[in-house]
Amino acid sequence: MTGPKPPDRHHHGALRDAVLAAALRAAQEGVLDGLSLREVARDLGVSPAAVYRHFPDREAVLRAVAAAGFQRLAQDFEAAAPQAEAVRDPARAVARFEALGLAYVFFARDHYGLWRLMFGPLGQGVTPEGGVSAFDGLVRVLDDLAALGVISRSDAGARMQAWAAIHGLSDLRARSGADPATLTAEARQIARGVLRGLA
Amino acid sequence: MTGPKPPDRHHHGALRDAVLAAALRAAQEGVLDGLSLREVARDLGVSPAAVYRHFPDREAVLRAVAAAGFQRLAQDFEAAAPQAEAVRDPARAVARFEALGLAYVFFARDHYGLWRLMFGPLGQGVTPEGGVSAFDGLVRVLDDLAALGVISRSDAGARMQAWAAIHGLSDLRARSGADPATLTAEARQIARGVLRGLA
DNA sequence: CGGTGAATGTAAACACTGATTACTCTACCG
DNA sequence: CGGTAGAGTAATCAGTGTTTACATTCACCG
Repeated sequence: MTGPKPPDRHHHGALRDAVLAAALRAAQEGVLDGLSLREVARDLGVSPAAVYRHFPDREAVLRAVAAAGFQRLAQDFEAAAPQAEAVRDPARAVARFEALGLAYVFFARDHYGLWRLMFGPLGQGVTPEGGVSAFDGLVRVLDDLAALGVISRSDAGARMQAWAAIHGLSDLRARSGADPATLTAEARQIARGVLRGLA
Repeated sequence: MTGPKPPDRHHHGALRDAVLAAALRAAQEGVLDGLSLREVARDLGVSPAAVYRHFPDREAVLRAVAAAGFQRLAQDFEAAAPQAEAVRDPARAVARFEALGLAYVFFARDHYGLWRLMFGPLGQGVTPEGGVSAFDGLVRVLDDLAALGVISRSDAGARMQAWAAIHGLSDLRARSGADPATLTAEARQIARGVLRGLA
């Protein structure tokens, strides 16, 4: 019912979302925080100042992009290890843990700029608005592993141990051009090492 | 023999080092890559273009700063676990490993911007010009641990496992304001977990 | 000494950027 | 209808990286 939209309307109508989408697109590549609001505005066919109707400043845009990134990561996690799935045997639980690790590493690889933004200073205090967070996925899998006796505990320390290991691998190895096969092998090895350390 | 230097000489004399020092000082705080060459030039009482006599562009300055950062990290490593020291008993070897981890985490905490620069896109391919690198320190300690039977192997995979874990902790927790006590405890726990995983 | 060339600095400009201000247009509600 | 609030614009400011043409100083050699 919106009818045909002439492309030269004064009101863009959904500038906020459009800016976010464009910034996200830019952040996926190596643009990192070199993002230019003016360039975004140009791409959207809008004046530079228009952006400031929807965001107080550049940092706010980046924070919103980081938040969107966390939502995407949570989606990837859910796809890799659906939380609704019932886990019966230890082998399956281990496989889910590895799947989470792989999802994490490849998220970093495939959206390097975005990922770096998320865990940079601007990503601090940014939580995905609603819905399940990626961290919950990790907690769930570790709880399963503990319940099945694969690891001995599933407390904050255990989570940190698992998270730090795979996060470190991501930061060290998962820059944009990384070879997928090598990355997969290394991530699997790290995941197994973590579980052994927590046994 | 240099005699008194009038402060208004045309030639600064050591601009390259001065720029590097100023940029390093800036990077130690949260300035990160928000570093402004013009501001550095202003602080040094020199024209903006003068910097370009010594560096082709801003990125080159940042790369040089990152390289200096790696040298500092190597120094911290050497201080934490001198490579010349003979290691006899396993407990001492483990302590050295933990000391390395703590040095790493606190380097990240105390020079957050610099550390982030070092492991960002610009730090790629940057190696400390001469002398021992920080990575060598890790290799040495892991070799000792393997020789003493504390861990089962000291290959590339083992190094990655150790490095990734402590690096991940640093990136996740070691931002500027982090509480030293908590950080110490977490780093120790991570280090122990890694050794258990490599046993 | 004196001069010459290379190294090192300066001033001025260009093309950008983030951000603010005053203005205009448009949609919509009573 | 009319007016008001939201959403866009044009113009502008301050600051940035970088380049160009020019000036100064240093080191060295006859």
